[in-house]
Amino acid sequence: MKWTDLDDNWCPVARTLSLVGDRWTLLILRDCFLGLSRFDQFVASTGATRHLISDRLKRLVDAEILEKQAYSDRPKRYEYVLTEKGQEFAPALMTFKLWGKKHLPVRRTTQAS
Amino acid sequence: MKWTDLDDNWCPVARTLSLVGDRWTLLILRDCFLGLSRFDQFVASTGATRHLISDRLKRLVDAEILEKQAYSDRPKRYEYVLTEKGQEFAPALMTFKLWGKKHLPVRRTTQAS
DNA sequence: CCACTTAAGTTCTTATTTGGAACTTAAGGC
DNA sequence: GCCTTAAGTTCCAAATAAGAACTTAAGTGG
Repeated sequence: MKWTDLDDNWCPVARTLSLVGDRWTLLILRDCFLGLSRFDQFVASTGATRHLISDRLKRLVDAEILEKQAYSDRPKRYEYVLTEKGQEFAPALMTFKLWGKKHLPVRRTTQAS
Repeated sequence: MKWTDLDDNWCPVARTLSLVGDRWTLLILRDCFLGLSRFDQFVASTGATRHLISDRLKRLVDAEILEKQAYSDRPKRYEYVLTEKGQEFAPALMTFKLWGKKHLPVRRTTQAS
């Protein structure tokens, strides 16, 4: 099944997943909420390949969740910022954060026991 | 990057994504909240391949988000039910549902205009 | 008794996606 | 000139997923 096959699914959860149901897409959005906006920042922060970041940013811009804005003209440089539609995705990431904090505590090897 | 590479990430969102950051996993969870519990129901409802469903169910059981329960002894048949930990994922799907209903309305070709 | 059906997977081969590193373009700085 | 930064793109190998058939263990009907 392809990315877009859930586009017109009857279920709003499925339709949402057709856009953001992917670990990298969601990590990029997390980064946006943390204030990151540039290509290389997303690469560094997520650990995904440049190829993946490029692809996911395109999808997010197509979906009008992010907007590509020039922050320099010469050379042309762009950054990615959340649209209103993107901003409204915040509650979803908040639920992920709360669930993760509660159910997936980090186990550090250097942790004091 | 592999599925588990986000396991011990500092960010609780990333750790959560290491378990459920996948369109099929989230669709299976949606189905669980809708009351489905059997292998073939997940296959039919999500449209994913049997292979994928098999794999994702294993991960969800490993993560103790779902529990495998026998509902028939001869032949041995199992169903998958949400654990408490899984139940607590409900708010996340609710935010997806609300966001999808608001921002991704279905465009039916047979829609009256 | 034998073939058909159901449920839950597994296996196989092919196609698609991803990973990783190098390359490109367009400056600016030393 | 040469090095650096930023934002991508390109290439090939490796990992994942798709799709269909097969398996196991009954139960059902003729």
